[in-house]
Amino acid sequence: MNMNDSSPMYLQVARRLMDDMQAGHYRPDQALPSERALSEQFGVSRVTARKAIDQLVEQGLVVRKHGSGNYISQRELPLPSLSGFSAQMQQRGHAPSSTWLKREIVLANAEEQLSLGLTPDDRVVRLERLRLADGEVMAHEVAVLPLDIVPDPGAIKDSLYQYLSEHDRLPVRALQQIRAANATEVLAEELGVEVGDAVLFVTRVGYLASGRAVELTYAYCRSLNVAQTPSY
Amino acid sequence: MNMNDSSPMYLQVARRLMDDMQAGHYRPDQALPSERALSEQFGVSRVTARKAIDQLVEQGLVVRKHGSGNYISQRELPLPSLSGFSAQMQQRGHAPSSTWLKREIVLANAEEQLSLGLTPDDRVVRLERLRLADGEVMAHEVAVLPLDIVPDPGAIKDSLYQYLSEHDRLPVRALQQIRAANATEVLAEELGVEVGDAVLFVTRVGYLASGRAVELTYAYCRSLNVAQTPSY
DNA sequence: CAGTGGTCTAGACCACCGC
DNA sequence: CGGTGGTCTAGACCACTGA
Repeated sequence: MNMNDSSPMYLQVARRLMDDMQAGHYRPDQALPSERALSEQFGVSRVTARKAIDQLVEQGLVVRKHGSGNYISQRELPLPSLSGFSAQMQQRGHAPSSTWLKREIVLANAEEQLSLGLTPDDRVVRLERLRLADGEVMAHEVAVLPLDIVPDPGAIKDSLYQYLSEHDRLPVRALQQIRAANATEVLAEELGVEVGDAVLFVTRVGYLASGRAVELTYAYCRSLNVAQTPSY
Repeated sequence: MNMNDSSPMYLQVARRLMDDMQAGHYRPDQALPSERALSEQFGVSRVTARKAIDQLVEQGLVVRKHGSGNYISQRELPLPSLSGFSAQMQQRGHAPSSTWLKREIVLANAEEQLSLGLTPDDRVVRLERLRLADGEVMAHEVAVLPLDIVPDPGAIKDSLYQYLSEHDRLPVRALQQIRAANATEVLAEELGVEVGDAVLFVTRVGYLASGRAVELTYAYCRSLNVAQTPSY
Protein backbone atom coordinates (compact mmCIF):
# COMPACT_ATOMS: atom_id res chain seq x y z
CA MET A 1 0.00 0.00 0.00
CA ASN A 2 0.81 3.62 0.37
CA MET A 3 2.15 4.66 -2.98
CA ASN A 4 1.13 8.15 -4.03
CA ASP A 5 -1.24 8.43 -1.13
CA SER A 6 -0.52 10.28 2.04
CA SER A 7 -3.72 9.34 3.80
CA PRO A 8 -3.50 6.92 6.70
CA MET A 9 -3.07 3.30 5.80
CA TYR A 10 -6.21 2.21 7.59
CA LEU A 11 -8.28 4.53 5.43
CA GLN A 12 -6.57 3.29 2.30
CA VAL A 13 -7.27 -0.29 3.30
CA ALA A 14 -10.85 0.56 4.17
CA ARG A 15 -11.34 2.20 0.80
CA ARG A 16 -9.83 -0.76 -1.01
CA LEU A 17 -12.14 -3.14 0.79
CA MET A 18 -15.11 -0.93 0.04
CA ASP A 19 -14.21 -0.78 -3.61
CA ASP A 20 -13.85 -4.53 -3.71
CA MET A 21 -17.22 -4.91 -2.10
CA GLN A 22 -18.84 -2.57 -4.57
CA ALA A 23 -17.14 -4.37 -7.44
CA GLY A 24 -18.81 -7.50 -6.20
CA HIS A 25 -15.70 -9.35 -5.09
CA TYR A 26 -17.47 -10.08 -1.86
CA ARG A 27 -21.06 -11.18 -1.59
CA PRO A 28 -23.57 -10.38 1.12
CA ASP A 29 -23.33 -12.69 4.11
CA GLN A 30 -19.91 -13.77 3.03
CA ALA A 31 -17.03 -13.46 5.44
CA LEU A 32 -14.14 -11.16 4.65
CA PRO A 33 -10.66 -12.64 4.82
CA SER A 34 -9.59 -12.90 8.44
CA GLU A 35 -7.96 -9.89 10.02
CA ARG A 36 -4.67 -11.72 10.09
CA ALA A 37 -4.98 -12.57 6.42
CA LEU A 38 -5.87 -8.98 5.53
CA SER A 39 -2.94 -7.61 7.46
CA GLU A 40 -0.62 -9.84 5.49
CA GLN A 41 -2.34 -9.16 2.19
CA PHE A 42 -2.06 -5.40 2.59
CA GLY A 43 1.26 -5.44 4.36
CA VAL A 44 0.00 -3.75 7.49
CA SER A 45 -0.26 -4.79 11.10
CA ARG A 46 -3.35 -6.50 12.35
CA VAL A 47 -4.23 -3.45 14.44
CA THR A 48 -4.29 -1.36 11.30
CA ALA A 49 -6.34 -3.92 9.41
CA ARG A 50 -8.77 -3.91 12.32
CA LYS A 51 -9.00 -0.15 12.27
CA ALA A 52 -9.85 -0.32 8.58
CA ILE A 53 -12.64 -2.76 9.31
CA ASP A 54 -13.82 -0.45 12.08
CA GLN A 55 -14.55 2.09 9.39
CA LEU A 56 -16.69 -0.35 7.46
CA VAL A 57 -18.52 -1.46 10.58
CA GLU A 58 -19.22 2.15 11.45
CA GLN A 59 -20.84 2.58 8.08
CA GLY A 60 -22.88 -0.53 8.48
CA LEU A 61 -21.18 -2.33 5.62
CA VAL A 62 -19.69 -5.06 7.74
CA VAL A 63 -20.77 -6.94 10.83
CA ARG A 64 -18.34 -8.47 13.29
CA LYS A 65 -18.96 -11.94 14.62
CA HIS A 66 -16.74 -12.85 17.52
CA GLY A 67 -14.97 -16.12 16.99
CA SER A 68 -16.36 -16.50 13.54
CA GLY A 69 -15.47 -13.70 11.16
CA ASN A 70 -16.31 -10.32 9.71
CA TYR A 71 -19.27 -10.51 7.42
CA ILE A 72 -20.58 -8.37 4.64
CA SER A 73 -23.87 -7.00 5.81
CA GLN A 74 -26.78 -7.77 3.68
CA ARG A 75 -27.84 -5.06 1.34
CA GLU A 76 -27.69 -3.72 -2.14
CA LEU A 77 -25.55 -0.66 -2.64
CA PRO A 78 -23.42 1.14 -0.10
CA LEU A 79 -25.35 4.38 0.15
CA PRO A 80 -25.38 4.98 3.86
CA SER A 81 -26.46 8.49 3.17
CA LEU A 82 -28.04 10.51 5.85
CA SER A 83 -30.54 11.80 3.37
CA GLY A 84 -33.60 13.60 4.51
CA PHE A 85 -32.14 13.52 7.94
CA SER A 86 -33.23 16.81 9.35
CA ALA A 87 -36.54 16.31 7.68
CA GLN A 88 -37.25 14.45 10.88
CA MET A 89 -37.76 17.88 12.32
CA GLN A 90 -40.52 18.61 9.92
CA GLN A 91 -43.97 17.34 9.33
CA ARG A 92 -44.58 15.00 6.54
CA GLY A 93 -46.34 16.21 3.49
CA HIS A 94 -45.56 19.84 4.08
CA ALA A 95 -43.63 21.85 1.58
CA PRO A 96 -40.31 22.90 3.08
CA SER A 97 -38.71 26.20 2.17
CA SER A 98 -36.34 28.65 3.73
CA THR A 99 -35.46 32.31 3.97
CA TRP A 100 -31.84 33.36 4.02
CA LEU A 101 -30.76 35.61 6.82
CA LYS A 102 -26.99 35.45 6.45
CA ARG A 103 -24.39 33.76 4.35
CA GLU A 104 -21.00 34.87 5.51
CA ILE A 105 -17.40 33.83 5.94
CA VAL A 106 -16.03 34.56 9.39
CA LEU A 107 -13.48 33.37 11.89
CA ALA A 108 -14.63 30.43 13.96
CA ASN A 109 -15.64 31.30 17.49
CA ALA A 110 -14.57 29.24 20.47
CA GLU A 111 -17.48 26.88 20.42
CA GLU A 112 -17.17 26.29 16.73
CA GLN A 113 -13.45 25.68 17.05
CA LEU A 114 -14.11 23.10 19.70
CA SER A 115 -16.88 21.29 17.89
CA LEU A 116 -15.23 21.31 14.49
CA GLY A 117 -11.67 20.88 15.68
CA LEU A 118 -10.46 24.18 14.26
CA THR A 119 -7.98 26.81 15.30
CA PRO A 120 -8.68 30.49 15.99
CA ASP A 121 -7.26 31.33 12.56
CA ASP A 122 -9.58 29.02 10.70
CA ARG A 123 -12.44 30.53 8.83
CA VAL A 124 -15.88 29.05 8.55
CA VAL A 125 -18.96 29.57 6.49
CA ARG A 126 -21.97 30.55 8.51
CA LEU A 127 -25.37 29.98 7.00
CA GLU A 128 -28.34 31.39 8.80
CA ARG A 129 -31.85 30.64 7.71
CA LEU A 130 -35.44 30.53 8.74
CA ARG A 131 -36.87 27.15 7.91
CA LEU A 132 -40.50 27.00 6.88
CA ALA A 133 -43.09 24.34 6.30
CA ASP A 134 -46.06 25.42 4.25
CA GLY A 135 -45.05 29.01 4.74
CA GLU A 136 -45.03 28.68 8.50
CA VAL A 137 -41.75 29.34 10.25
CA MET A 138 -40.61 26.19 11.99
CA ALA A 139 -37.06 26.95 12.95
CA HIS A 140 -34.25 29.45 13.05
CA GLU A 141 -31.24 27.51 11.93
CA VAL A 142 -27.54 28.31 11.86
CA ALA A 143 -25.16 26.00 10.04
CA VAL A 144 -21.41 26.39 10.38
CA LEU A 145 -18.91 24.57 8.19
CA PRO A 146 -15.14 24.82 7.74
CA LEU A 147 -14.27 26.93 4.74
CA ASP A 148 -12.32 24.16 3.06
CA ILE A 149 -15.44 22.03 3.09
CA VAL A 150 -17.50 24.73 1.45
CA PRO A 151 -15.04 26.81 -0.56
CA ASP A 152 -17.75 28.53 -2.58
CA PRO A 153 -20.73 29.12 -0.32
CA GLY A 154 -22.40 31.14 -3.04
CA ALA A 155 -23.02 27.91 -4.90
CA ILE A 156 -25.33 26.66 -2.20
CA LYS A 157 -28.90 27.09 -3.22
CA ASP A 158 -31.71 25.90 -1.07
CA SER A 159 -30.18 22.65 -0.06
CA LEU A 160 -26.91 22.41 1.80
CA TYR A 161 -27.41 18.68 1.67
CA GLN A 162 -27.37 18.67 -2.08
CA TYR A 163 -24.25 20.78 -2.21
CA LEU A 164 -22.38 18.49 0.17
CA SER A 165 -23.58 15.45 -1.67
CA GLU A 166 -22.29 16.77 -4.96
CA HIS A 167 -18.91 17.38 -3.41
CA ASP A 168 -18.80 14.00 -1.75
CA ARG A 169 -18.75 15.55 1.68
CA LEU A 170 -21.94 14.28 3.13
CA PRO A 171 -21.84 13.43 6.81
CA VAL A 172 -22.44 9.76 7.47
CA ARG A 173 -22.89 10.18 11.18
CA ALA A 174 -24.27 12.90 13.35
CA LEU A 175 -24.32 13.72 16.99
CA GLN A 176 -27.29 15.69 18.08
CA GLN A 177 -28.24 17.34 21.28
CA ILE A 178 -31.72 18.48 22.06
CA ARG A 179 -32.64 20.84 24.81
CA ALA A 180 -35.64 22.86 25.74
CA ALA A 181 -35.44 26.61 26.09
CA ASN A 182 -37.75 29.53 26.52
CA ALA A 183 -38.36 31.78 23.59
CA THR A 184 -36.78 35.19 23.76
CA GLU A 185 -38.61 38.16 22.34
CA VAL A 186 -36.79 38.07 19.04
CA LEU A 187 -37.15 34.35 18.74
CA ALA A 188 -40.82 34.41 19.63
CA GLU A 189 -41.37 36.97 16.91
CA GLU A 190 -39.52 34.87 14.37
CA LEU A 191 -41.17 31.60 15.22
CA GLY A 192 -44.63 32.97 15.81
CA VAL A 193 -44.95 31.81 19.39
CA GLU A 194 -45.40 33.60 22.70
CA VAL A 195 -42.43 34.95 24.59
CA GLY A 196 -41.39 32.35 27.14
CA ASP A 197 -42.96 29.49 25.27
CA ALA A 198 -40.90 26.33 25.25
CA VAL A 199 -38.90 25.86 22.11
CA LEU A 200 -36.38 23.23 21.21
CA PHE A 201 -32.71 24.04 20.90
CA VAL A 202 -31.05 21.47 18.73
CA THR A 203 -27.32 21.24 18.27
CA ARG A 204 -25.92 18.86 15.74
CA VAL A 205 -22.41 17.94 14.67
CA GLY A 206 -22.04 15.96 11.47
CA TYR A 207 -19.05 13.75 10.74
CA LEU A 208 -17.51 12.33 7.60
CA ALA A 209 -16.60 8.68 7.43
CA SER A 210 -13.04 9.71 8.22
CA GLY A 211 -14.25 10.97 11.55
CA ARG A 212 -13.73 14.59 10.73
CA ALA A 213 -16.40 16.97 11.97
CA VAL A 214 -17.63 19.05 9.08
CA GLU A 215 -20.92 20.50 10.13
CA LEU A 216 -22.10 22.28 13.23
CA THR A 217 -25.73 23.25 13.18
CA TYR A 218 -27.77 24.78 15.89
CA ALA A 219 -31.40 25.59 15.56
CA TYR A 220 -34.27 26.91 17.56
CA CYS A 221 -37.37 24.96 16.65
CA ARG A 222 -40.95 25.36 17.61
CA SER A 223 -41.91 22.56 19.90
CA LEU A 224 -44.29 20.21 18.26
CA ASN A 225 -47.27 20.10 20.51
CA VAL A 226 -48.13 16.54 21.12
CA ALA A 227 -51.83 15.98 21.18
CA GLN A 228 -52.52 12.95 23.34
CA THR A 229 -50.00 10.59 24.77
CA PRO A 230 -46.62 12.20 25.07
CA SER A 231 -45.53 8.71 24.03
CA TYR A 232 -42.03 9.02 25.19
CA MET B 1 -7.48 -0.79 37.67
CA ASN B 2 -9.14 -4.10 37.10
CA MET B 3 -10.10 -5.24 40.56
CA ASN B 4 -13.39 -7.11 40.72
CA ASP B 5 -14.22 -6.09 37.20
CA SER B 6 -13.91 -8.34 34.23
CA SER B 7 -14.93 -5.75 31.68
CA PRO B 8 -12.26 -4.48 29.30
CA MET B 9 -9.85 -1.96 30.73
CA TYR B 10 -10.70 0.69 28.19
CA LEU B 11 -14.32 0.61 29.32
CA GLN B 12 -13.29 0.82 32.94
CA VAL B 13 -11.08 3.79 32.20
CA ALA B 14 -13.81 5.43 30.16
CA ARG B 15 -16.26 5.02 32.98
CA ARG B 16 -13.82 6.42 35.50
CA LEU B 17 -13.25 9.47 33.34
CA MET B 18 -16.95 9.94 32.85
CA ASP B 19 -17.56 9.72 36.58
CA ASP B 20 -14.87 12.30 37.19
CA MET B 21 -16.43 14.58 34.63
CA GLN B 22 -19.86 14.26 36.13
CA ALA B 23 -18.44 14.80 39.59
CA GLY B 24 -17.13 18.08 38.28
CA HIS B 25 -13.43 17.27 38.41
CA TYR B 26 -13.16 18.53 34.89
CA ARG B 27 -14.83 21.63 33.58
CA PRO B 28 -16.21 22.31 30.13
CA ASP B 29 -13.57 23.48 27.66
CA GLN B 30 -10.88 22.18 29.93
CA ALA B 31 -8.34 19.71 28.59
CA LEU B 32 -8.15 16.21 29.99
CA PRO B 33 -4.75 14.97 31.13
CA SER B 34 -2.71 13.95 28.12
CA GLU B 35 -3.08 10.44 26.80
CA ARG B 36 0.39 9.60 28.02
CA ALA B 37 -0.44 10.92 31.47
CA LEU B 38 -3.69 8.98 31.58
CA SER B 39 -2.02 5.76 30.51
CA GLU B 40 0.43 6.13 33.39
CA GLN B 41 -2.24 7.20 35.86
CA PHE B 42 -4.40 4.19 35.10
CA GLY B 43 -1.58 1.79 34.51
CA VAL B 44 -2.57 0.95 30.96
CA SER B 45 -0.92 1.41 27.61
CA ARG B 46 -1.49 4.58 25.67
CA VAL B 47 -3.44 2.64 23.05
CA THR B 48 -5.87 1.53 25.73
CA ALA B 49 -6.15 5.04 27.17
CA ARG B 50 -6.87 6.27 23.66
CA LYS B 51 -9.55 3.67 23.19
CA ALA B 52 -11.18 4.84 26.40
CA ILE B 53 -11.21 8.39 25.13
CA ASP B 54 -12.66 7.13 21.86
CA GLN B 55 -15.69 6.07 23.85
CA LEU B 56 -16.14 9.53 25.29
CA VAL B 57 -15.66 11.16 21.90
CA GLU B 58 -18.26 8.85 20.46
CA GLN B 59 -20.69 10.07 23.07
CA GLY B 60 -19.89 13.66 22.36
CA LEU B 61 -18.44 14.29 25.80
CA VAL B 62 -14.94 14.98 24.58
CA VAL B 63 -13.45 16.62 21.52
CA ARG B 64 -9.99 15.83 20.22
CA LYS B 65 -7.68 18.63 19.16
CA HIS B 66 -4.62 17.45 17.32
CA GLY B 67 -1.43 18.73 18.84
CA SER B 68 -3.26 20.40 21.65
CA GLY B 69 -5.30 18.09 23.82
CA ASN B 70 -8.58 16.35 24.47
CA TYR B 71 -11.21 18.76 25.65
CA ILE B 72 -14.39 18.42 27.64
CA SER B 73 -17.27 19.47 25.43
CA GLN B 74 -20.03 19.27 27.95
CA ARG B 75 -22.84 21.62 27.18
CA GLU B 76 -24.66 22.96 30.14
CA LEU B 77 -28.02 22.04 31.31
CA PRO B 78 -31.19 24.04 30.86
CA LEU B 79 -34.29 24.09 32.98
CA PRO B 80 -37.46 23.70 30.99
CA SER B 81 -39.08 20.41 30.37
CA LEU B 82 -38.25 18.22 27.47
CA SER B 83 -41.84 17.25 27.05
CA GLY B 84 -43.02 15.63 23.88
CA PHE B 85 -39.43 15.36 22.92
CA SER B 86 -39.29 12.16 20.98
CA ALA B 87 -42.59 13.05 19.42
CA GLN B 88 -40.29 14.86 17.03
CA MET B 89 -39.78 11.46 15.55
CA GLN B 90 -43.39 11.15 14.71
CA GLN B 91 -45.77 12.86 12.41
CA ARG B 92 -48.10 15.38 13.76
CA GLY B 93 -51.73 14.52 14.02
CA HIS B 94 -51.18 10.82 13.86
CA ALA B 95 -52.30 8.55 16.63
CA PRO B 96 -49.28 6.99 18.28
CA SER B 97 -49.40 3.52 19.77
CA SER B 98 -47.02 0.72 20.50
CA THR B 99 -46.66 -3.03 20.71
CA TRP B 100 -44.67 -4.54 23.51
CA LEU B 101 -41.99 -7.00 22.56
CA LYS B 102 -40.15 -7.33 25.85
CA ARG B 103 -40.25 -5.92 29.33
CA GLU B 104 -37.48 -7.49 31.34
CA ILE B 105 -35.02 -6.92 34.13
CA VAL B 106 -31.47 -7.91 33.28
CA LEU B 107 -27.87 -7.13 34.10
CA ALA B 108 -26.51 -4.13 32.26
CA ASN B 109 -24.20 -4.98 29.38
CA ALA B 110 -20.95 -3.15 28.80
CA GLU B 111 -22.39 -0.45 26.60
CA GLU B 112 -25.25 0.20 28.97
CA GLN B 113 -22.89 0.37 31.91
CA LEU B 114 -20.87 2.97 30.13
CA SER B 115 -23.74 5.10 28.96
CA LEU B 116 -25.65 4.96 32.21
CA GLY B 117 -22.67 4.98 34.53
CA LEU B 118 -23.41 1.61 36.09
CA THR B 119 -21.36 -1.27 37.38
CA PRO B 120 -21.49 -4.85 36.09
CA ASP B 121 -23.66 -5.80 39.06
CA ASP B 122 -26.31 -3.22 38.38
CA ARG B 123 -29.56 -4.31 36.90
CA VAL B 124 -31.56 -2.43 34.32
CA VAL B 125 -35.04 -2.51 32.91
CA ARG B 126 -35.14 -3.20 29.22
CA LEU B 127 -38.24 -2.15 27.34
CA GLU B 128 -38.58 -3.20 23.78
CA ARG B 129 -41.40 -1.97 21.62
CA LEU B 130 -42.59 -1.39 18.12
CA ARG B 131 -43.77 2.17 17.78
CA LEU B 132 -46.67 2.88 15.50
CA ALA B 133 -48.38 5.89 14.04
CA ASP B 134 -51.87 5.30 12.73
CA GLY B 135 -51.22 1.61 12.88
CA GLU B 136 -48.13 1.86 10.75
CA VAL B 137 -44.88 0.67 12.30
CA MET B 138 -42.49 3.60 12.52
CA ALA B 139 -39.74 2.29 14.74
CA HIS B 140 -38.31 -0.60 16.68
CA GLU B 141 -37.28 0.95 19.96
CA VAL B 142 -35.31 -0.36 22.92
CA ALA B 143 -35.23 1.68 26.10
CA VAL B 144 -32.90 0.81 28.95
CA LEU B 145 -33.13 2.39 32.39
CA PRO B 146 -31.43 1.70 35.71
CA LEU B 147 -33.62 -0.41 37.95
CA ASP B 148 -33.69 2.16 40.72
CA ILE B 149 -35.19 4.66 38.31
CA VAL B 150 -37.95 2.28 37.33
CA PRO B 151 -38.43 -0.01 40.32
CA ASP B 152 -41.77 -1.30 39.11
CA PRO B 153 -41.62 -1.62 35.34
CA GLY B 154 -44.99 -3.32 35.34
CA ALA B 155 -46.56 0.02 36.17
CA ILE B 156 -45.50 1.46 32.84
CA LYS B 157 -48.39 1.54 30.47
CA ASP B 158 -48.07 3.01 27.06
CA SER B 159 -46.05 6.00 27.98
CA LEU B 160 -42.67 5.77 29.63
CA TYR B 161 -42.66 9.53 29.59
CA GLN B 162 -45.73 9.68 31.72
CA TYR B 163 -44.33 7.21 34.19
CA LEU B 164 -41.10 9.15 34.57
CA SER B 165 -42.98 12.38 34.86
CA GLU B 166 -45.12 11.04 37.68
CA HIS B 167 -42.01 9.96 39.54
CA ASP B 168 -40.25 13.23 38.90
CA ARG B 169 -37.55 11.54 36.90
CA LEU B 170 -37.96 13.15 33.55
CA PRO B 171 -34.78 13.84 31.62
CA VAL B 172 -34.14 17.51 31.03
CA ARG B 173 -31.31 17.03 28.60
CA ALA B 174 -30.57 14.45 25.99
CA LEU B 175 -27.69 13.50 23.80
CA GLN B 176 -28.69 11.87 20.61
CA GLN B 177 -26.80 10.19 17.88
CA ILE B 178 -28.27 9.55 14.51
CA ARG B 179 -26.85 7.25 11.93
CA ALA B 180 -28.04 5.74 8.72
CA ALA B 181 -28.17 2.03 8.33
CA ASN B 182 -29.53 -0.47 5.90
CA ALA B 183 -32.48 -2.55 6.92
CA THR B 184 -31.78 -6.17 7.70
CA GLU B 185 -34.30 -8.78 6.77
CA VAL B 186 -35.90 -8.89 10.20
CA LEU B 187 -35.95 -5.14 10.47
CA ALA B 188 -37.37 -4.68 7.00
CA GLU B 189 -40.15 -7.05 7.92
CA GLU B 190 -40.91 -5.19 11.11
CA LEU B 191 -40.83 -1.74 9.62
CA GLY B 192 -42.50 -2.60 6.37
CA VAL B 193 -39.68 -1.49 4.11
CA GLU B 194 -37.48 -3.24 1.62
CA VAL B 195 -34.37 -5.09 2.71
CA GLY B 196 -31.44 -2.74 2.29
CA ASP B 197 -33.54 0.38 2.49
CA ALA B 198 -32.00 3.16 4.48
CA VAL B 199 -33.28 3.40 8.01
CA LEU B 200 -32.23 5.64 10.83
CA PHE B 201 -30.45 4.28 13.85
CA VAL B 202 -30.98 6.66 16.72
CA THR B 203 -29.20 6.38 20.02
CA ARG B 204 -30.25 8.67 22.82
CA VAL B 205 -29.05 9.17 26.37
CA GLY B 206 -31.28 11.20 28.65
CA TYR B 207 -30.00 13.04 31.71
CA LEU B 208 -31.61 14.37 34.83
CA ALA B 209 -30.92 17.91 35.96
CA SER B 210 -28.40 16.42 38.38
CA GLY B 211 -26.40 15.20 35.42
CA ARG B 212 -27.17 11.57 36.02
CA ALA B 213 -27.89 9.50 32.93
CA VAL B 214 -31.17 7.69 33.38
CA GLU B 215 -32.25 6.59 29.97
CA LEU B 216 -30.52 4.87 27.11
CA THR B 217 -32.67 4.38 24.07
CA TYR B 218 -31.79 3.02 20.72
CA ALA B 219 -34.20 2.74 17.88
CA TYR B 220 -34.38 1.79 14.30
CA CYS B 221 -36.71 4.20 12.54
CA ARG B 222 -38.05 4.32 9.07
CA SER B 223 -36.47 7.18 7.23
CA LEU B 224 -38.98 9.82 6.44
CA ASN B 225 -38.79 10.21 2.75
CA VAL B 226 -38.68 13.84 1.88
CA ALA B 227 -40.55 14.64 -1.23
CA GLN B 228 -38.72 17.48 -2.85
CA THR B 229 -35.77 19.32 -1.42
CA PRO B 230 -33.80 17.14 0.94
CA SER B 231 -33.56 20.44 2.83
CA TYR B 232 -30.61 19.51 4.85
C1' DC C 1 11.07 24.10 20.87
C1' DA C 2 8.72 20.54 23.94
C1' DG C 3 4.34 18.44 24.32
C1' DT C 4 0.28 16.85 22.21
C1' DG C 5 -2.62 13.77 19.49
C1' DG C 6 -2.51 10.46 15.07
C1' DT C 7 -0.71 6.48 13.28
C1' DC C 8 1.67 2.15 13.12
C1' DT C 9 4.13 -2.17 14.42
C1' DA C 10 5.08 -7.01 16.26
C1' DG C 11 3.81 -9.84 19.36
C1' DA C 12 0.89 -11.68 23.03
C1' DC C 13 -3.09 -13.68 25.56
C1' DC C 14 -8.02 -14.29 26.00
C1' DA C 15 -12.94 -15.57 24.61
C1' DC C 16 -15.64 -17.47 21.35
C1' DC C 17 -17.02 -20.42 17.32
C1' DG C 18 -17.58 -24.52 14.76
C1' DC C 19 -15.88 -28.83 13.64
C1' DC D 1 -9.13 -28.56 18.64
C1' DG D 2 -7.62 -24.69 15.37
C1' DG D 3 -9.14 -20.41 13.66
C1' DT D 4 -11.52 -16.33 14.57
C1' DG D 5 -12.26 -11.76 16.60
C1' DG D 6 -11.37 -8.83 21.21
C1' DT D 7 -8.07 -6.83 23.96
C1' DC D 8 -3.61 -5.24 25.39
C1' DT D 9 1.36 -3.89 25.50
C1' DA D 10 5.79 -1.19 24.66
C1' DG D 11 7.83 1.38 21.73
C1' DA D 12 8.26 4.16 17.59
C1' DC D 13 7.68 7.97 14.21
C1' DC D 14 4.91 11.68 12.35
C1' DA D 15 2.07 16.16 12.25
C1' DC D 16 0.43 19.55 14.70
C1' DT D 17 0.03 23.04 18.61
C1' DG D 18 1.39 26.78 21.29
C1' DA D 19 4.63 29.45 23.90
